[in-house]
Amino acid sequence: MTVIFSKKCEYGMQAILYLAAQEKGALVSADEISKVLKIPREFISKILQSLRESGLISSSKGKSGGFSLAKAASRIKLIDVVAAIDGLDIFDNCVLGFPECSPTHPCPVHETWGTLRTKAYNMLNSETIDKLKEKTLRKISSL
Amino acid sequence: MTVIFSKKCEYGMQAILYLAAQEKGALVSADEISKVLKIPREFISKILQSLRESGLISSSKGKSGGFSLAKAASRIKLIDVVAAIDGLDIFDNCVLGFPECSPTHPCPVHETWGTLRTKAYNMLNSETIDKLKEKTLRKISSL
DNA sequence: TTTTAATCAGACAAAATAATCTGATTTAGA
DNA sequence: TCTAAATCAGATTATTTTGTCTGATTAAAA
Repeated sequence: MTVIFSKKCEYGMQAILYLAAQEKGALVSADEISKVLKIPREFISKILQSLRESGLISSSKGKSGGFSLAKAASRIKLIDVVAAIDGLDIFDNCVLGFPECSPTHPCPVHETWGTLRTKAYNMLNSETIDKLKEKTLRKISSL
Repeated sequence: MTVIFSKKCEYGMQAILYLAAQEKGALVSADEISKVLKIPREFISKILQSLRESGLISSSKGKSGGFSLAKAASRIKLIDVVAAIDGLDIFDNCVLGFPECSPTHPCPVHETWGTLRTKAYNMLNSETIDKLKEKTLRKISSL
């Protein structure tokens, strides 16, 4: 089981961090990403295509083609990837699965979870991916 | 998509909170739980069986049979249900899905997520379900 | 101009999760 | 004793998620 995001989303975040860690404007192939991040080739390929449709990355076809960020790394956050792939529902839904969990009809852990959820959101929304470049490079080099 | 736990686990937590909200020792049928909590009957039935195997609840067969907590509500926590159904892996695994995410090989959000994860664990581990009885009753009455 | 290496599109397959079905067993009460 | 209402066990089905395959298209470089 994944922690909170789908595999697609996890891999999407890894891939966009990888792109952000490259020389600016460099084209990276799905094959390279697959090998470095150890993600099934055809699977990451699909994910990259969907991130392109979402406008977060762009691609160029043909030999020596590949993917790169569609805008400056200083303008992309991890939450953008989550929004594009899994959507933001998990930041609304009840952690115990109760329907219509809200301030007026709270579940038994509503407040506690609410603050945690906000912090999780902030974690993904506060920093842009350029800020994570050094940490990303360090992590990648250990894979 | 579920927030962090599987449907089984969500339903299991709801059901055990429901049992804890009953008169002490009362027997509740799977059918009643299914109706009140709006969970498919055969599905919650299976989940209750697995919670019994885990020793959290006990059952009695035959007419007017049903389920009840296997021990005092003051000795059961939500984390027990998570451990029994989903397991505790999510409190170890990397939120970005990187392999071997650890203090020596941290992912770009390792520290931030680490503290959040601990708080999430505490949320489920700190209070016993008897403490949540009033809140549970209030929530149930709104379903 | 041909080959090669890449994205792209859509169908397909496999695995995991969620939910249902069938029928046996148990037990209280009419 | 019989019936009704419950758990129990195991198989089956459905849905979602994850992953693969096939072949078309594109464009750089030989």
